[in-house]
Amino acid sequence: MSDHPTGDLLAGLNDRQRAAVTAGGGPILVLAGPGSGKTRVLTRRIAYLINEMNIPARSIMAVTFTNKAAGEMRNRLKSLAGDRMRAVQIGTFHATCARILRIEHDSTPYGKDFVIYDTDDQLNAIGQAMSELNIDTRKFNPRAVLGAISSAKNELILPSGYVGQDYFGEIVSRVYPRYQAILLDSNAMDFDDLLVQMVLALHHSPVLQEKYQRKFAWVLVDEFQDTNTVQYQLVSLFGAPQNNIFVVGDEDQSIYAFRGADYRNVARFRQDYPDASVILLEQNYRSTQVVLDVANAVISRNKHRTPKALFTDKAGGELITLHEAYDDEYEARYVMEEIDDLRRRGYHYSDMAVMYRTNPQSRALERACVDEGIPYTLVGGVGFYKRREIRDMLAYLRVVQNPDDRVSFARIINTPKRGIGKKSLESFQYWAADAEMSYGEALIKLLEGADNPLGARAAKLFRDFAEQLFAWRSLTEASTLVDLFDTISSDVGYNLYLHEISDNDLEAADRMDNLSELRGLLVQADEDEINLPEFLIDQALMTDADTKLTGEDRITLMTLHAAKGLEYPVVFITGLEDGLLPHFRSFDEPDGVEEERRLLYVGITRAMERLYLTYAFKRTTWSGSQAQERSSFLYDIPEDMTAGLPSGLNTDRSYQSYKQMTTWGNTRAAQDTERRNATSGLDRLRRDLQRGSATSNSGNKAVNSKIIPFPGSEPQPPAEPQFHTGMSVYHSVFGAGMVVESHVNQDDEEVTVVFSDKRYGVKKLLASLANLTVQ
DNA sequence: ACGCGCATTGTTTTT
DNA sequence: CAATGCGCGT
Repeated sequence: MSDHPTGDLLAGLNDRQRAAVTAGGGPILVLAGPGSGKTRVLTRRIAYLINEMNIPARSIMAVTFTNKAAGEMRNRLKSLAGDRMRAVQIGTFHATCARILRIEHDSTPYGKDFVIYDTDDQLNAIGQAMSELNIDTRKFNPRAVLGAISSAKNELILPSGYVGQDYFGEIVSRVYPRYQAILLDSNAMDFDDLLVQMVLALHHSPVLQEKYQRKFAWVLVDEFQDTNTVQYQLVSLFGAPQNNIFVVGDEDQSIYAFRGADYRNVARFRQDYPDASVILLEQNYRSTQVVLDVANAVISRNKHRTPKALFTDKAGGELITLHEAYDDEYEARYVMEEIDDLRRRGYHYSDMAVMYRTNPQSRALERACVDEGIPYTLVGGVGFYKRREIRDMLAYLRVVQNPDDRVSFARIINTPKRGIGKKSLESFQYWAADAEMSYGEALIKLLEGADNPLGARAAKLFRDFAEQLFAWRSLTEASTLVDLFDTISSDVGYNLYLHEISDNDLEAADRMDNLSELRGLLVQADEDEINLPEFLIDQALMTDADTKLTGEDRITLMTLHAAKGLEYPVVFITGLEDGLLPHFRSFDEPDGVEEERRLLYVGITRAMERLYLTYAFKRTTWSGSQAQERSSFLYDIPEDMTAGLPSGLNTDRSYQSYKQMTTWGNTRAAQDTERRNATSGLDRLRRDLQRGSATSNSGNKAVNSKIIPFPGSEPQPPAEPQFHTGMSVYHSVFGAGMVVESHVNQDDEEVTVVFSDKRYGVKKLLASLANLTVQ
């Protein structure tokens, strides 16, 4: 092998990375810590296979975790290997399987133009199944039932093989087959089916299996720690018999257990492929030593893990900043102010990202961005594809492609109103079921004038609809997608309908905007010569989390999950509160909190230079606003890694004292109240903070049993403050204000003042420097 | 069949 | 505090 042309591909790689890139065939496991260049290794290896080992690009299958990651890999590959890489199959497991299944549908029970059901569609189908079985959906939550079915599928348990362990399981075992039958009747697969059907097809057809094993002689998998049983099975199946399987992962970054991912698949791989080479990538090229230390301090508390020795050249670094805010609004404001400040100091907006555990947390952040005039991109969230108008029009397109799609059919049969109500749809459904016809077949029978149980009026309405539908279908042959879209929209009077269902013009305009955005996607598809089935598959698999990050100078808001694989010079992780991160839903899951800790670890390790961890004293949730406990994870962070405000005390929290004071009229009353309410969570927290130790707990035994001083705060010596809560003071710059809190800190006095001038708000000042005068 | 209004009820994370 | 969902009245 001449090393001359390989120079480029191997340039800048360390020994281990190079070993991974240039390794020959056979199973290879790359254990790659965060920032160790695993994506780089993966792409370079693919380029190396093509350029140096003369592997045909079409023989390579690369599996990424998101569509976005696939897109990025494709781009990077293009610059490394040029057009030769086009034939590489790059995509998520789901996208890859969808693509193959469409070609090979003969090896499945499904037709060529199957549609893909997303979670909402699934719930609808579950609802249909449960109502057919007379199971009360109030007694048994369809979501829970769906969850159980999905887990079963991820474990490759088929409807026939499902055994309910308890009463609920018994219910599931009845719904599962019915649900699956509805999907089959609808010629629809859910996300899980894409994987399960692929495995089944490969199992059932040796010919197919051999074909694809030969075709994809080289299999590469990113984020291997997040594979589930079906996916592991797929990797094995596609990889056999040569087992040129190259998997990259990091057990510490496994954050998808909720969808069946099992980091133990990494260990399993070593067992199943005992001859596998194992390559460790431990040098981190991303973060400063401080960030790595913090990350390591957090993750090392997990019991089930193999310790790793990550190291970086970037010694030292900025200490991380902890910040306690009064509530979510102040937290957001603090973040934005800090972002503004950093920007003035030379960072770009696009260097900074704000992360959080749950999607609704983005609201306050978005508001703050708008208020502060900070441009932002929101990744994921309650997005585009959930909008009613989008789902409606997509449902039309889906029914055009596949009239058997019962979920979409039910959605649009009376949207906009065409006089076909619940009753009529029901008898249509029973008729079709009795005669063992799919919906599409039933419509044809209706047009042919077959006997039916529908009333004369309803029958006519259905026939009218059928005629329209088949007219649209004939359009798909000759015309563009946009034409089809426009025709449907005008035939059914959708724009008019949109105005009817909108409360006001603004909402209507918003919905129209969404529709034109969808229309834009169709225009694009026409340009790219993508046909309807391809378009619909792309739509189904493209999620809101795949929001493309434009080159614009904006900050990014996203969940910790969405942040996986990304990096930013500055990272804010917000909402470090007990119950939020770790999320309370994880408390009763086995190893749930460990996964939450991994999630925080993923977040921390996104940071290159600066890291902020924030939490709020009080947070608004759906049932009003609630006092929060600090995240137990914060106690894992070594004191000497943190800087910024001494975290025992700061401005925003003092605002609370101020609020309480104003509520109760005067200081004395407030203090009395405080004493009376001394057991409330709020005051307990405040007391803890003042004492500088965390004696309150959240029921988290680990923390409770070992009381660790809160980072950065020392027990305060008794002191004689010069300023007292309630005093009116004057500052030469900030003007008049009121002291809300004061205490002696080492050898100076820290005074917290609420200034009347809103521009200054709450500030913490050092008495010796601030030149405050008592009024 | 449809529209309105009240009640309920649920929110982790994503392909 | 949504958003959905149901029941009632028309």
